[in-house]
Amino acid sequence: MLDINLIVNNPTYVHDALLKKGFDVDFAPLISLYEQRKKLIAQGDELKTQKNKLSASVPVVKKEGGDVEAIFRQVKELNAEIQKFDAELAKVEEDIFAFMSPLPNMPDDDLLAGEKENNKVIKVFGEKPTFDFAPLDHVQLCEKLGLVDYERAAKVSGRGTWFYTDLGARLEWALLNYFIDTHINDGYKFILPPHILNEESGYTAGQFPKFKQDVFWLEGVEPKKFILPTAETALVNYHRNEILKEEDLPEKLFAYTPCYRCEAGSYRTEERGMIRGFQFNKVEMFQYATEKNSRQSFDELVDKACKLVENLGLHFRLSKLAAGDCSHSMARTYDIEVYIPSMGIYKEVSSASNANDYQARRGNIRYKDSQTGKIKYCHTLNASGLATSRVFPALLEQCQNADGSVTIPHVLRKYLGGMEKIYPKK
RNA sequence: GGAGAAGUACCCAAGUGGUCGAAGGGGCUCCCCUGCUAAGGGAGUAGGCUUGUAAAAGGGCGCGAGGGUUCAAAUCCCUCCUUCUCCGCCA
Repeated sequence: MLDINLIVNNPTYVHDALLKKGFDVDFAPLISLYEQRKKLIAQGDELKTQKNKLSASVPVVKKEGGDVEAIFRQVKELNAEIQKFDAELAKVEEDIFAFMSPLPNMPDDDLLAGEKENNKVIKVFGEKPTFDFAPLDHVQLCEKLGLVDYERAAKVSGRGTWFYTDLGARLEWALLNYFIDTHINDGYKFILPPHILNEESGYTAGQFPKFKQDVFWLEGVEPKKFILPTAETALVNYHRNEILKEEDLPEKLFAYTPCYRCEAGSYRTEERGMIRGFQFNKVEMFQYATEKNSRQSFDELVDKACKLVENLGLHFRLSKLAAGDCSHSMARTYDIEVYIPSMGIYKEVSSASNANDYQARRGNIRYKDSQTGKIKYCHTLNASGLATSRVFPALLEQCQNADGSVTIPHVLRKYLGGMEKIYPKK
């Protein structure tokens, strides 16, 4: 949620910022609603003051034997009027909410306008692997090494899903453990959140209303619940409606969850295998920060995500996204994309973002400034660290050998009983 | 799924229609005494929103959430959420 005061006081600034994301918003109706709201509150409060004073005088008047009935009548009349103001106010606030809630976050000032074409690669690690043999793609490798079973998953579940089998499951688990241990070492608090969330949580994350169609809803459950599309949704709601202490910030968390997404109609043949599925595993980093230190938190998250891929020895690039390519709720997003040789393209394995106070406003997440004692909105940040569904194929493809085996990165070997290579099954 | 009970400020807890923003503890802060990892005495300390100022000052909201009754609700009624106890279910 944007700051309505900022919009009212500086509509041009906000307009131009949102334009960088491709939103051309006319704020005139909102400003007029805001003025109406202010007026209605002032008028309503004045009536309530009168009412409260009259009501409070009742016991005194009673004791003195005065005319209590006259007061009752007066208050009743006031109540009728107050009700009118309150109803009108409720309507205006509803309109304000309807106007505000679909608006995306404003991009940071230094971001370029526009979409993907204006993304800027700011770092490249390693280089494209070259093969002196005909390399296989990850679907073939999974098949030959017996790591993943798509066919049976289609039988048991449907398209867009898979079984990790045997060494495949162990490799997946090794990746997750490698991520988890790294974050624990870095002082992040490990969280295993619920996977079934209420609607309010989706709203706070800024994923609703935009992505309501893209998550799985539980049928027949009231109040409505959905299955989380990313651990971020749970983590950003962890402190919803709370006031934190400044000295506890930044608070650094991470969580492991599968991520469940409908991704309706987005399946393409290019995205075979596990590049895109209804369910994938992800370890998510998250920070609650202050305005002062959120930029530092952001850099830390980006750095941590990069290191995870670097230490796997995988070729990747880091891009600073243009405003229009940043997530809806985010003021700033950097993507880490790992190279998939069979596709000849880079695929996202981590997206690091700073929401500034956008999510905090939606979820009413604040902190008390230790100097002034004032209550301020937190800044919230998240970064995948990492999603395995693209790391796994990239690893197989980038680390494959002429004999059909795949070399296991050093950092994973301790989770696989010291195994150095996975060989094709006989 | 059924039957009960409960949700009050940082924590415990009193309060069943009217000067209740809410007794009393604990905690925390400061002072005194004592003097050294004890104890005692005194004082202070309670939300959030909004209007607004240099600072002030004021008003509205507030006792799980949302409705309702009433001139007046922490207190009565309804719905929901959460927690606890008992029963049932449990791949």
